[in-house]
Amino acid sequence: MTPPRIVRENDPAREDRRLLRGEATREKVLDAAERLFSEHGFDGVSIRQIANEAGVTLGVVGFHSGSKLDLFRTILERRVATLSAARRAALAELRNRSGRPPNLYELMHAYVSPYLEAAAGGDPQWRAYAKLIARIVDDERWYPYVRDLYDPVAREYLEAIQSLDASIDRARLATAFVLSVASMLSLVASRSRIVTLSQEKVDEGAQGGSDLLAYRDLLVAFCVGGIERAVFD
Amino acid sequence: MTPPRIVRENDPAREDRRLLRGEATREKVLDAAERLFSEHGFDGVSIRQIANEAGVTLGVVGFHSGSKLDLFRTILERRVATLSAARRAALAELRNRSGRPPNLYELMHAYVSPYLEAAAGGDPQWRAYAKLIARIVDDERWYPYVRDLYDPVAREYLEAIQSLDASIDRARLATAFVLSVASMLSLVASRSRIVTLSQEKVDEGAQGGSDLLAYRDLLVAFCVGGIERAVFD
DNA sequence: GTCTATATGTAGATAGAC
DNA sequence: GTCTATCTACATATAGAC
Repeated sequence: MTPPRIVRENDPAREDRRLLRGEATREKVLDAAERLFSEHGFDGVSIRQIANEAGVTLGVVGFHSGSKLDLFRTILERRVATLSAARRAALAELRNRSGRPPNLYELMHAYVSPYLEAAAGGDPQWRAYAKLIARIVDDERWYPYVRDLYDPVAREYLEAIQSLDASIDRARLATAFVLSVASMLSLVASRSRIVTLSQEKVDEGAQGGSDLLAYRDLLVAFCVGGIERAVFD
Repeated sequence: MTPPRIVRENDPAREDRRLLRGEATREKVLDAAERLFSEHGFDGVSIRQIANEAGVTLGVVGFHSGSKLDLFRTILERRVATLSAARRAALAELRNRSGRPPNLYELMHAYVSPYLEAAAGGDPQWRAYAKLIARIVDDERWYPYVRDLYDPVAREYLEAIQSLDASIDRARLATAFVLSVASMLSLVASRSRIVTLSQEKVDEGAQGGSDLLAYRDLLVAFCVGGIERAVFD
């Protein structure tokens, strides 16, 4: 006579392991999708490729992430809180600093740095995420997402800049700021053209010069000079 | 008895009509593809959509334009000579003008204007072409085409700017110029974010302000200020 | 030059076995 | 939670009739 089998449907450890495994799979899928979308864009990637890259089967992607659009949106949302927090912390640090108030150079440096550092950092997923943003911000199609995710912090910086000089025209400032962001994004998207055009002659094989952070100071200087010239006629 | 049929295999008029009809169809297909690619990108458009938009059948597209990639490349190439000629003419006019040599503002204005005017002009095909360029220039994937098609004129402008001041560092100038181009392209791609961020409060329905040429002076000022600040430490 | 028909592969999405 | 199998639709490309 066999002893009655002990059923432990609510064994918490078992449940945890199950959830953990599910969560790990979910992350694997998101990571794979992040890498692929950042390289080839939304339309350039199939769910099959994502499944393959993640080492899971097709059905698993749908189970964890819903439709392709849901998956894409999830990826955009996943890291935005971290990035926004870094930008807000940089702004707060400038403000809380004793001494003089922040100038335009410092503000733009603070806005640009968290993103550039993510784009150039050691974590390949963050690098992919940064490149993905560079791909979508200019695209009308994704602006509804961008507005929700990135505009709030952008507005905080715009107001910080406006507070430098009450006479600044908001629309001109917003325009110059968006142009600055476009410059920043283009740098993350690709430095190929810069490297090529830096050569005086066409023939020389272009080499080096593709380290992103090496461009930071020049980028910030460009943005500051551009904003000042555009906003103060 | 019937008279011998006159065979006129080389009837020139007939040949001309045939070629003309083929040429017209070819243009219809290119125009349709130009509109669709500019709105949705290379991967976002199918040959079926192009055929449908052009009012021809699927086979016709392949017959006139080869593969999808061939078609894309043809579209990029079709208008580049006109655009480059306009930019070169603007540069030549500045140079041949009596009086003082052109300054940086005038040079950037000359580079930017033909493109912005095409993007804002009355011809919807040129508008589509301009938007298509804005979509591809930042994309590593298409840089081989961009290098062939657009870099030659860009180099002429870079040299014109360098000749303003022999001490200008080429690599810094090339970087700032490419950042300027990115700003220009982002303006053509979309003004949605500018319009939204120009509103102080989030709620107000964004309106107006989307006329491209209205941004020209501000864009050129932004580029000039940016280049000067980035190049002359 | 044009169009129909089709070859061949892949897309996104999901139902149901395990 | 995962995987197989499959549905339906659409992709690119081309061969051959007219």
